Amino acid sequence: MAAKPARSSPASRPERKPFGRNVIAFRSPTLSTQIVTQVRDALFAKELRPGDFLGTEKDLAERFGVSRIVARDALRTLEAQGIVEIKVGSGGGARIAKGNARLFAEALAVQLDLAGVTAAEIMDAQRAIECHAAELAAINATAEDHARLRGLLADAEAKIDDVPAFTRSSHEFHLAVAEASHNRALLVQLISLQHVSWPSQNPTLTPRVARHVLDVHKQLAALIEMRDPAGARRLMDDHVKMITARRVAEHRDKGSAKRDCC
Amino acid sequence: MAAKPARSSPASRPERKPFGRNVIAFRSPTLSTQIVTQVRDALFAKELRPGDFLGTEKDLAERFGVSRIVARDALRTLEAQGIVEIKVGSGGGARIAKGNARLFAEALAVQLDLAGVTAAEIMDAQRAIECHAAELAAINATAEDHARLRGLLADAEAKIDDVPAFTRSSHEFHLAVAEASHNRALLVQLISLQHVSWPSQNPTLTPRVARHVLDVHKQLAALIEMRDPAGARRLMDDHVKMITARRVAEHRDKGSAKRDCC
DNA sequence: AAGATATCAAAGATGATATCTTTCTCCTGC
DNA sequence: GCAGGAGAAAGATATCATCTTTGATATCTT
Repeated sequence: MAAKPARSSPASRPERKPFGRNVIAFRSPTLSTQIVTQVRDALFAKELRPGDFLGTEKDLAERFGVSRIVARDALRTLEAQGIVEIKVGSGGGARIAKGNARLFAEALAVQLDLAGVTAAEIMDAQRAIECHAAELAAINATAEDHARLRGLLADAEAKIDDVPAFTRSSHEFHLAVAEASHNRALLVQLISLQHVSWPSQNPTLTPRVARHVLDVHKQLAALIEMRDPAGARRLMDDHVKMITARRVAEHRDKGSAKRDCC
Repeated sequence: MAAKPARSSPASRPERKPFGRNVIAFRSPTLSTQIVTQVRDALFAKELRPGDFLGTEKDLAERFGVSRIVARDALRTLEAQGIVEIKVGSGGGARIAKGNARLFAEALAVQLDLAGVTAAEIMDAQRAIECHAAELAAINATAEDHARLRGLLADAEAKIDDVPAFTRSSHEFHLAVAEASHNRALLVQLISLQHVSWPSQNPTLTPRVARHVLDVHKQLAALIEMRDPAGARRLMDDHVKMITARRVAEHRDKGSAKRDCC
């Protein structure tokens, strides 16, 4: 399929890169999937970069020689995959998106849900990620990371009697540890798993548990600052195991409250 | 799932923010995103399960009181997110999909690419996943898993001189180890990361390296059969570190061939 | 003759196009 | 600053094309 040049834009738009590569359509002979494939491949081939202007619906339709609906279908798919962002209004249109971990997290949540993965499995995977992140954080964390962790600890301490706020702060602390690992792949995966595993309410969080959690977090931050990777990993391992036990118990209770089996 | 009967009388737009906070509104609440949200929420609420029939485009359009275009937009998005599968023809329509790890893997690949995550980061995350998977495999693997691993080892041995085939077989072995862990969350994440990290060609795979890889795989399978979690983890750790070194070197070479920085 | 199989045509569903109105944004001209 | 115009997506409607299932018919086999 040939991309038509279709020079219709007034001013010079150097962003208009034609996707010359003829890529084997996956197995779907629909026009919209061909467009999706071409754009995604152009992205992987670095012909397109985040922020690049892709064009309006009409532009794409003309460029690929298809109707506006087909371009629209392609944009819907690209948007759902987080590849493009679409703005309405004058000067709007489709642009290559910046990374959006949230979209990805939802994709993982959907897949895990569809596959019927249990809470125990998720927490176990999370443990693998978080332990590694803690270890790396003890190696790679910068002074800013240390400050960030200390700040979050102070924040949590102030909110220790407010269960929802403490839960959020705690959540942030775990994410901050992952960020301190300076490995974005780990971070993205943790975000995804937390999106599935982290409860909005935290029914078993008693003041006593909260105090214990905070103490562990403080120890963890200290180990990271002391650059003790093995210690940080070990502590995180125990910590996540404890969280897992509580989470699995909650899940079982919730399940048995609604229906018998789980 | 509530269908909104309100056919769009242009003047009347009653609710502009019907969504709570835990639901993530993608953009301005377009009709199609509302449908997407409802379907996804129904999925999470277990009102919809894989295989359930969702309806045809026309069905959805009537049920939600919108035009076919809107229903189509929603289905495009749901399809891209792997939530539904769409078949054409009589008896066709949209059904809730079974889990599809490939879609998810592509989503991760896109996100990591957009975020500019380096090969080293990806391999490091992969190491965390694979080490944990190896450990769990040594605990949870069944006799079938053991047989599967042995079969793949024999397969790889037969193909040791055929670089692409050996690479594929090797790839399968790693996946089989993750499957033997019986943790689908780990498996899905590994699939995603491999989708990004595993090269189609394997330029640095010399016969000598292949032999070494096969030996390590054999040792690993043995440790899993012997139910030695710590040993399996340690071996996998070393193994992935070796792979990482090669992969990062390849990436650097490829990068410097095209452009200076990376 | 009963059952299995092959073939063909109709129905149903998506794929795709064209054209239109509406609504939302940005930008420009006061 | 503010109102209005222009650009662009959102949405609606109608229509045709293409693909697939499905059911009916016909033929072959037992």
